[in-house]
Amino acid sequence: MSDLEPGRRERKKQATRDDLMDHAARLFDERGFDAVTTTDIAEAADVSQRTFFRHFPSKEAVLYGHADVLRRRLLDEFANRPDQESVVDSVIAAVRAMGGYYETHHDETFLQARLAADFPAVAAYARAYVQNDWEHELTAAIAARMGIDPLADPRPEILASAAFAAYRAAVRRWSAGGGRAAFGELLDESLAALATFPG
Amino acid sequence: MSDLEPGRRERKKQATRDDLMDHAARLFDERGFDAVTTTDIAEAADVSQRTFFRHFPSKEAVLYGHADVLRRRLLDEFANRPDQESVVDSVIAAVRAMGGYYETHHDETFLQARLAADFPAVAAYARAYVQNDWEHELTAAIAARMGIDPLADPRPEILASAAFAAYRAAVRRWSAGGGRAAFGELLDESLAALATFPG
DNA sequence: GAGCTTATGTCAGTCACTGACATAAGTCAA
DNA sequence: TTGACTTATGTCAGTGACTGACATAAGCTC
Repeated sequence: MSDLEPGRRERKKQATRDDLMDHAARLFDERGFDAVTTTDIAEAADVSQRTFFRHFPSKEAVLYGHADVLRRRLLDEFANRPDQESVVDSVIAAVRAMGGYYETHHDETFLQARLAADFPAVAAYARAYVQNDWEHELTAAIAARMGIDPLADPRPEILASAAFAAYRAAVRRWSAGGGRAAFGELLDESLAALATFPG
Repeated sequence: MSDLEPGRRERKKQATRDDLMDHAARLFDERGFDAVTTTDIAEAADVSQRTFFRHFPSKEAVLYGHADVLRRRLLDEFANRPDQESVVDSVIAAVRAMGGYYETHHDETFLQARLAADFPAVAAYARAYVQNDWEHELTAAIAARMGIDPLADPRPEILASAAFAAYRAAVRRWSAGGGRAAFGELLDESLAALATFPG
C-alpha cells in the first residue's frame, strides 16, 4: 500500500479512534467529565471498553486526541524560522502557529477549556501531560538552535515555560470570555509580553 | 486551648499524618511508587485505608505532605522583600528561599526527585498540583505587588512560570548528580538566568 | 458528668486501567 | 485463490485508587 492511501485496516482503526473522540466530546459536553465513564464512551462508539484503552491511555487523553497536531505545528513553525531571527521571536512565532487551531476547531478547544476550568483532573492532565510534552519538545528545539545542552543550561526551559505561560493566559482569557473573542489576537497580546520581558 | 499548644486530639491527628508520611516514604524508597499500595501504607502506620484517604486526597499527595511549608517560605520571603527592589529580584529571592529545605530535608526531597524521574504519575502530580499551586500563588502575589489584574495581564504568570522553570532545572541537575551537590548553589545558578532573560 | 465535636473503623461500592487468551478481519506472498 | 502472518478487537477476570454511609470511641466544653 502507498503511504498516501492507507489500507482498510488502518482506515478502520482511525475511524474507531475518531468515533471514540467524537462521542467522548459529545458526552462530556452533555454531562460533564466526571459523569461520563469510559464504558459510556465505548458503548456510544459501539466498541468494548478494552478497545477504548487500546486507543487512549486514559480517560483524559481522549479529550486531547489532537494534541499531536498542535505539537507538529509548534515544532514545524519553529524549525522554519530564519536563523538570523532572535530565538525569542522564533518562539513567539511558533506558539502563535498553534493559535489557528482554536479558530478552525472552536467547539473542540472551547470544550477542553471549559472542562479544564470545571474539573481539576482535566486541568492537571492538560498541564502535566499535554503542555508538558509541548514544552519539553520546544525546550529541546531551542537548545539545539542555541547550540547548548538543555540539561546544563536552564535558559531553553525558562524560555519555553514562559512562552506556554503566555499561551495559558490567552486560553484563560478566551475561555472566560465565552470563546467569542478571536483567540489569535488574545494570543498575540499575551505573547507580546514575552518580547518585553520582564517588562 | 492555646494556639501554641494544641490539644491531644490535634496532636494525635498530626502524629497519624506524620506516621503515614514516614512509612510511605520508607516503602516508596524500598519498593518504588507503583509497588506500594495505599493499604500497605495504612497498615504500616497501623490505621485503616479509609483513614489514609482522610489525611491525603491521593496516593501521590502523601509524598508531598510538606508542600505547604515550602509554599509559606516562598510567599513569606516575597512579601518581605523591600518595595524598591525590582519584581524579578524579589521573585528570585522568594524561590531561592525554598532551596534551604533541600539541605535540611535531603532524603525526603531526593526521594521525591528520584520517584518523579522514575514514575510519570509522580512527576505529573508534582507538576500539576504542587508546582501549579505555588505558581498560582506567586502569580497572585506578583500581580498584587505590581498593582495589576493577573487575569488581564499575563506578565505575572509569565514571570512566575519562568521562575519555576529555573527551579525545575535546578532540581533536575541536582537529582542527576545524585543529590550530592549543594542545591542552593545550583538554584542560584539557575535563577541567575532569569535576571538576564532572555539572555 | 452531660452533650457536642471529630477522628477513626468497617463495609460496600464505583470505576479507571491491565494482563491473558481467543477470534476475526486485513495483509501479503506464492 | 489459497494459505500463512499480522493485528484490531472482544471477553473475562482481576487489581487498586478512591468514596459515601453509618457506627463508635475519644477528646473537648460547659
